[in-house]
Amino acid sequence: MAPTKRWPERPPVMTDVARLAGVSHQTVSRVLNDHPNVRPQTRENVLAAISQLGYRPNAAARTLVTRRTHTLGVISFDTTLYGPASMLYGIEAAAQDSYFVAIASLPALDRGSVLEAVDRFVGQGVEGIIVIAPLTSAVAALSDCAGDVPLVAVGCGTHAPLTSVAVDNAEGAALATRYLLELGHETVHHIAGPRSWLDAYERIAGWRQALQEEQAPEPAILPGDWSAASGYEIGHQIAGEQDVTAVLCANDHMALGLLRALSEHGRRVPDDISVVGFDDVPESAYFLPPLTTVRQNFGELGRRALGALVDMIHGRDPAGSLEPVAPRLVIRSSTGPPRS
Amino acid sequence: MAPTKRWPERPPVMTDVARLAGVSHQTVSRVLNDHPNVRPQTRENVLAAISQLGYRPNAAARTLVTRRTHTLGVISFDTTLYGPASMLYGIEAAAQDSYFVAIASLPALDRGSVLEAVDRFVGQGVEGIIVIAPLTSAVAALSDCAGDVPLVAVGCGTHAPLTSVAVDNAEGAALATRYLLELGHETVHHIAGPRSWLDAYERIAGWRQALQEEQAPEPAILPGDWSAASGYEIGHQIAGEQDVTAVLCANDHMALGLLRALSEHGRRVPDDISVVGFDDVPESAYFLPPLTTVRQNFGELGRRALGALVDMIHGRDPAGSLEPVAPRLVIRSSTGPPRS
DNA sequence: CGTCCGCATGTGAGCGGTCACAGTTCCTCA
DNA sequence: TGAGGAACTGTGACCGCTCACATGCGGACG
Repeated sequence: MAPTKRWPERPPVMTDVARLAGVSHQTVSRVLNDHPNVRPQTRENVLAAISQLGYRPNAAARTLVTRRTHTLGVISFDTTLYGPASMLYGIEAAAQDSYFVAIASLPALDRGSVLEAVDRFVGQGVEGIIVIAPLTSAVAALSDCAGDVPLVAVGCGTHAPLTSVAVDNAEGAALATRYLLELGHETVHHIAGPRSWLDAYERIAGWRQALQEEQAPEPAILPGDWSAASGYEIGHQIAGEQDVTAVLCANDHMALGLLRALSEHGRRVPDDISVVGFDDVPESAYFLPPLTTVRQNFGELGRRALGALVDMIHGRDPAGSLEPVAPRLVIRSSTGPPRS
Repeated sequence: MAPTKRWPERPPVMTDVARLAGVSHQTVSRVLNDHPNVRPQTRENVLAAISQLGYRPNAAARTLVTRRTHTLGVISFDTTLYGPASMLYGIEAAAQDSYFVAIASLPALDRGSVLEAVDRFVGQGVEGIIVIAPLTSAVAALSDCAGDVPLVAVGCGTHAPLTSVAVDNAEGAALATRYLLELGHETVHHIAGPRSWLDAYERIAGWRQALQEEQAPEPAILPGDWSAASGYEIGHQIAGEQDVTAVLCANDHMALGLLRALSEHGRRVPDDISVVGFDDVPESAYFLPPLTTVRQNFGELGRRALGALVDMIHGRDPAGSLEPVAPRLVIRSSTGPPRS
């Protein structure tokens, strides 16, 4: 009786199952991995032993030899925001039955934090990483460690030298701008997001291009910071300017703030001013008035990011999943022709 | 020249480092784990060898022998919603430097899905699980597998036989109800969430109790489903009823829908009707009018859940982290005394 | 009737770390 | 000067699994 066995309750291992089923550990392994060439009767015996013992294979041991962790890492900025949260959801939903998804939400997207997060994940042995990194600073940092591990950036435009999927922001902004111009507005003002965000940058570009194509004058950009508060403040500034008849906001929250400011100044939407948002958060249909906005399919974006990553993990070319997701203009009651 | 070595590029292992540093693998291990009794010079040699080789310890191998994965699982319903997303964020932020956080978002919280998710995580070897499970159905399922692995439920009230942390929903609802009553309203109507959600249930209870304490009549509950759409529909129904002067909504989104419906019917807020929300989503300060609401500190909730879980993992009594998080009434402009 | 092949199963060697224990070396102090 | 101990380092077993290979068995075939 060597006192080899530790107590209490060492969980059963493969050998225990093998002993109970009267076979070798290897046969148990074969059953577990659905190998052919196991007699049905044997398989059943093994299965019975497994459930009798409540045996669960040890993931670490398996990983050690197969070198597969079945784990993906998702690095994100603020997962509280609607966009990142939706992408995360899409990714997780799509990954569910082939991978575990580990997350890291960073308080800031500076070079150091991003690299540290990547490093942490690599150390843990993730098979791939998805970075929800809308900031230009992050893109730069990422380019360095690419190659170290399969990595896909999402919502980063296509500027980067790294694999990335994105919504076609420029097209979305252009869509909205053209729509307003076609309604008869002289021009369209733009409350933009911070320039350090690629999305903000691209939306500006799309807006500007649409303006140029229609030969409309290009007013100065109104710089917001994504928050409703910034939209509200800018709203106060422009409420008095009679030549502002149409505003494209770079996201729905700023539009909400704008709506409130305009209402406080007695300027009616859409009679006096038309307002368009971006994102189509679920609540925007219930703003006052319901918001015309550019819908982004975040879930689809997440799904494509995962698809591309899985391609890379298996050494395939992810090109197929990479084309930008098309945005769609959702017309509600916050837009209309200018009064004039 | 035995062709033992596989190519391409087998990553360096501890023995490689040991060889380069001229020590044994055990000494390398000691350096890695900050053991005392390693000569400074030796330590430096090892460290140099590590960085020269770009060596990273293999997590699976370590896990295999230490039986620690440093991984936590978070199971959640819809991580797109503000509440769950915030909790997740709080949990992750607090866990960051001691654990990896894996997530599983379920499309439904039925018994089967929950148990399956738990099982998946246990199979992967997580050291503990946090379930963001606001539905009563989930609580029941969870009670079964408790004991199998350290598990904390969050946002489940305290009804369950399992360890859980929660916001004091009843107190929040009572707070809002009493406030409206004190303003002079005869009674307070309540747009509730689905009864299957514990939060909805508890908010109803708090509202009802406050009503009883002040001996106010108790109107029929208006059944919503958390969505702005449901608030909007109910708004249409009650807009015509002159005796409705104050409404407590079980969340901010339904309040938003209600606000829009009332506005469409020409009923002014707060002059004709006072409206209170629940949650204090970031946008609620920019609703029209800005919404009086009950703030929940989701981040704190997540942090406490993690604290309790870590206590359990280490065999400590988590009692300390368990007391409900106090909600706070945030008064804005959607409430006022009745016109009478 | 012996050979060969395919199925079913067993054997032993790792995977890359940590742990327990067994040496070393070197310094202290009688 | 030598015993004793602390500081430092090395050795081998083992964690629980999969892989490559060896083996036993039965039937098809010439």
